Amino acid sequence: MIEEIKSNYGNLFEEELLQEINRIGTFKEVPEGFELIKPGSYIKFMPLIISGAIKVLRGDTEGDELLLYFLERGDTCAMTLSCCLGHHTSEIKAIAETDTKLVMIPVEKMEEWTTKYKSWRNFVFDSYHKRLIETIETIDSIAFLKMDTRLLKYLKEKTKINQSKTINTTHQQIAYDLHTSRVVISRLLKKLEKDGIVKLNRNNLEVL
DNA sequence: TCATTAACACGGG
DNA sequence: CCCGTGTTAATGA
Repeated sequence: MIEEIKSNYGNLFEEELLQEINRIGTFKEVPEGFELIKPGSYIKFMPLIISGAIKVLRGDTEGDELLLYFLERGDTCAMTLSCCLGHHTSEIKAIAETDTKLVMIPVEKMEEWTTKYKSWRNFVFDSYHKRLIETIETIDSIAFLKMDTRLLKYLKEKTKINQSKTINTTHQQIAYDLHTSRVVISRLLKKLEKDGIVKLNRNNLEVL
C-alpha cells in the first residue's frame, strides 16, 4: 500500500506522515456505483483517493439531488472534514463514479495530524479551497447558464473524469445529477446528436 | 418561451 | 415483460 500512497501523495506529505498513513489507514477498493456516504449519516473515516473518481452530490432525504463536484486521485472530501469536526451528520451523498481505490483515515487521526504536520494542514486547507471554488462554479452554472450549456459542461466533465469519450449512463441519471427531468435531457441530447456533437445509444453515449 | 408532469408507443434484452 | 428512450399534450413559471 505504501507505494500507492507515495505515488499519489509523495510530493505532498513528508516521509513520516506517509508512513503514518500507511500504518493507520485502511486500504479499500469499491466498485462503480458504490455509495460511500449517505445523506444524514455520521462519517467516521476520511477518504484519500488513490485512483478512480468519486461523484459528490447534494442530496435531501426526499431523493432530490444535485451534482456538486467530482473527486479524483490526490483529492479528499472537504465535506467530510467539516462534518467530522462538527460531529454533524452528512449533508451530502458520495458515489463511486468509477471503480475506485482509496485509503480510509479515522477522524481522530486527521485532527491530530492537523497540529502535527504542516503538510497535512496545507493539504486540508487547499482541499477546502478547491472544493469551495468548484461549488461556487456549480452555483454559477445554475444561476446563469441554461440547461443546454449545463448539459454540455456535464458531458465534458464526465469524459474527463472517465478518461473516455463514451459515457455509460442513462438520460434519467443525467437528469438526477443536473436536477431536472428526463424529458428535457432526452430532448437536449437529441438536439446535440442532430448537431453531430454526440452519438446516442441505449445506456451509453459517445461525445464526438 | 421553456421546464415539468403524466401518459403512451416502440424496441431490445 | 421491464426498462430506456422518444414524443406529445396540458399546465405553470
